[in-house]
Amino acid sequence: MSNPGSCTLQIHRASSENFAATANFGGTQLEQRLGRARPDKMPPFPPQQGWARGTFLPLHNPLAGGELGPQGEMELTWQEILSISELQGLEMPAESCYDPALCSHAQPMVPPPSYGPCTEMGDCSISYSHPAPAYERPFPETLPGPCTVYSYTGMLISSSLEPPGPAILGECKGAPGMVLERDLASCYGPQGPCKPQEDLESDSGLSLNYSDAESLEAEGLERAEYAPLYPMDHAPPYPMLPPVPELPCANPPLEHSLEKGRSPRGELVGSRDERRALAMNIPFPVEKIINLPVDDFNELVTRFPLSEPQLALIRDIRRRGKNKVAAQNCRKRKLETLVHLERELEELSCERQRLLQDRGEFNRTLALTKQKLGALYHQVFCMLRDEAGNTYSPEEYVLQLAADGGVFLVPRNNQPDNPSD
DNA sequence: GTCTGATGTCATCGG
DNA sequence: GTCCGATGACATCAG
Repeated sequence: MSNPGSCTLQIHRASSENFAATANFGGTQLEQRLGRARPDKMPPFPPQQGWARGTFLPLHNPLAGGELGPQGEMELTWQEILSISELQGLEMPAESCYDPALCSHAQPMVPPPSYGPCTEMGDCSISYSHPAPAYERPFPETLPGPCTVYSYTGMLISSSLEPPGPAILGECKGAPGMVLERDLASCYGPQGPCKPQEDLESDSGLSLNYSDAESLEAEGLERAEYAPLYPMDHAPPYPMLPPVPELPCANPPLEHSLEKGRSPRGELVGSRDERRALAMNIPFPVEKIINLPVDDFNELVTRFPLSEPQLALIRDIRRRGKNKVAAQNCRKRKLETLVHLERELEELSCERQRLLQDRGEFNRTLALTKQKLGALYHQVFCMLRDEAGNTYSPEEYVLQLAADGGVFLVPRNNQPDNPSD
């Protein structure tokens, strides 16, 4: 007889192991994923945008002793502005903001040759401290309220997440960061930022790919001509935290923080949604937006006076985050189902082989038993004699086994229908 | 350049 | 009708 235990089950583990290594679940992995910056994985810009492509220029932090060149500042500014500009569902004009003339609500612009530090930055606790860049860049003449407003967002981001603001800014809370945040804020009017026409992806009005800041980082696009196009005259509608004091920055140059989406300490910069939330001044972390239960989430949302664009972004972030986890779980289940079915197939195949072997064994045993029974039958039949000592004819008589074990010789024409009776 | 796996996202469906 | 999870389909990217 075959041994079922000898059947080797060949379980296809490759896919499941691979999955286990790649499909992460739970908050930690989700955070890792959310925090993963993939600047080199973003799709290229649509050619119609006509953005000049340049090389990725090193960025330097002036407070760290380096020099934040114009390109470096542009990188910073663009990184955030594009994460803003990709937001959809914002009540913004459909025209592309790449044409300054289309941003009619923008504050008067300083002519390009006058590009330099914002003149109103002097009112801010954090000032634009490095020298004016040598290149030209239009900048709004008038600025909104205190720039401390724009320092708040980074403070609000959960401590459990990467602090996007400082990370993006090379963890320097000094002038470059403030300039960036002011630039970001300047991108919003009451209807939100001007938005490229190409950004029409999310069903709730969020752009997903083209203008992602990570792709900009990766491709080193020149951004200065777009960054200052948004007006800078509206503060977020919710209370702001005190301004972030200007601190000397002893961190590595920003080029390190932007390269490969990592901070100078090698930490992952916030995810795209985190940067969106940062740019939109969402006063709570993406982690909470995604992971909070419905009731807690609703309570959290109602706790802050959020604008419609902010609510749309929050709902989109939550939906995408939930769906991301759901997709991961779905794929995990699919792989587990596949592995289970493969294992079941192997087991059933082995069972079939075992049953076939059993059947062969049984057939051989049956044939042997029949052969032995026939021989025994013939032997017994031949030993029987009638009163005259003659043998019985096999054509006329048969031997039958009674229920009590007795053997009877009966004529064939007297055989009962059921021999066992 | 092509192929493949991983991943994110969207659309859709069903509970 | 709305919400939300599940899942197929698609796009993108990396190796």
